[in-house]
Amino acid sequence: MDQKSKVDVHRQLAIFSNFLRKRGLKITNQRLLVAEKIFGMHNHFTVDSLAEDLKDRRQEISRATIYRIVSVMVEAGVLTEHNFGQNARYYEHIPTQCHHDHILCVDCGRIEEFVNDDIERLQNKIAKSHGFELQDHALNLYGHCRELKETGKCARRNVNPEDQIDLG
Amino acid sequence: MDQKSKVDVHRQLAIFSNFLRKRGLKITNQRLLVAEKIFGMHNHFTVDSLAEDLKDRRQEISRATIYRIVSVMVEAGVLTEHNFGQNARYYEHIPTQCHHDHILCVDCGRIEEFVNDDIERLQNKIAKSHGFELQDHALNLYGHCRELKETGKCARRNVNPEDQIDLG
DNA sequence: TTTGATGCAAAACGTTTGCACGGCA
DNA sequence: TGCCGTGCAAACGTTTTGCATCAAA
Repeated sequence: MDQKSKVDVHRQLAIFSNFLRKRGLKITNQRLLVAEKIFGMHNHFTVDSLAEDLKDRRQEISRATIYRIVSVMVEAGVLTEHNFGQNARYYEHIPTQCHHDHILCVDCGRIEEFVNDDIERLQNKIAKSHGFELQDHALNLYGHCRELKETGKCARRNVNPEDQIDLG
Repeated sequence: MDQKSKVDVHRQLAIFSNFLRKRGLKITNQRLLVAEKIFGMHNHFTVDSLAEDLKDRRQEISRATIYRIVSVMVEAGVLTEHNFGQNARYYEHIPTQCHHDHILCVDCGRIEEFVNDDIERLQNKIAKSHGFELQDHALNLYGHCRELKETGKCARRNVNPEDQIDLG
């Protein structure tokens, strides 16, 4: 991690700690460790993969606790939850980019991000025309990325299945 | 159900039966009952709510079987699966409208449908720019519908929880 | 000291599966 | 008759929860 990232992580930890304090929640070792790990990541993860990543710590953190911490972080607004169509929920650390949507490869599980202001505007228009006050949205595109077509194979089979998307 | 709908249901049953025959799958009572029920519905449902709806039949159909039939119907292309962000998968009978997206009320669970060609076009453009060959997409808008604001209350609390969306 | 957080194990939930039986082709 | 579909119950994977213990405030 470069110097700038470290500073970012600390700033985000401070924001999260503040949230905990304001809500009368305790600032525990587990909460700080989980939050630090997440703030240092810039990819999508599941509770399961996060638990694996946290195994290198001196004392392992239980899954029940990770589930509880993750949901506090979602409430705090520093984490978003995604339903990409599989069994497990995916999470993503927010600060990377304020808002974006996802495009997923059905072959290799690759997840890329995009922003499109025109679509955002159209969504607002549609909501209004249905008499809805828009709160949130999820836009996921599913397709085949270049890799399989160009190289004849892709990551799907060679990678730890826990790190990937299975769109079956 | 009006006369036209009944004809539609029969036409769709014929299409589904054809699919079964072509694939060497058997045309069983359970498959016909489940398909008929689904073809007669024009809303979104879960396997659970479907099982409840089928309880008024002479002999109840087991959930395992319903799961199996539903997945055959998805393969047959007469049913689509949605992930609206809750635990259970939602299904929807296709013929209603060829393709559409959804807008969901976070208060009462109402689900409305929309189509927007501009968004479809933009999605294709985005996929292309990422080097993806677009296969499918999911666009869900979440917001507050008029009901709660205008009447001060909404369906959420008065309805069988199994029939609704819980975006909690 | 008080209260909330943690870890464990068990429960809960939606979904899938192995197997013996039954019904379609 | 042969083989696939069904129903049951058990297994499954993810998530939640009850409870005793532990640690932050």
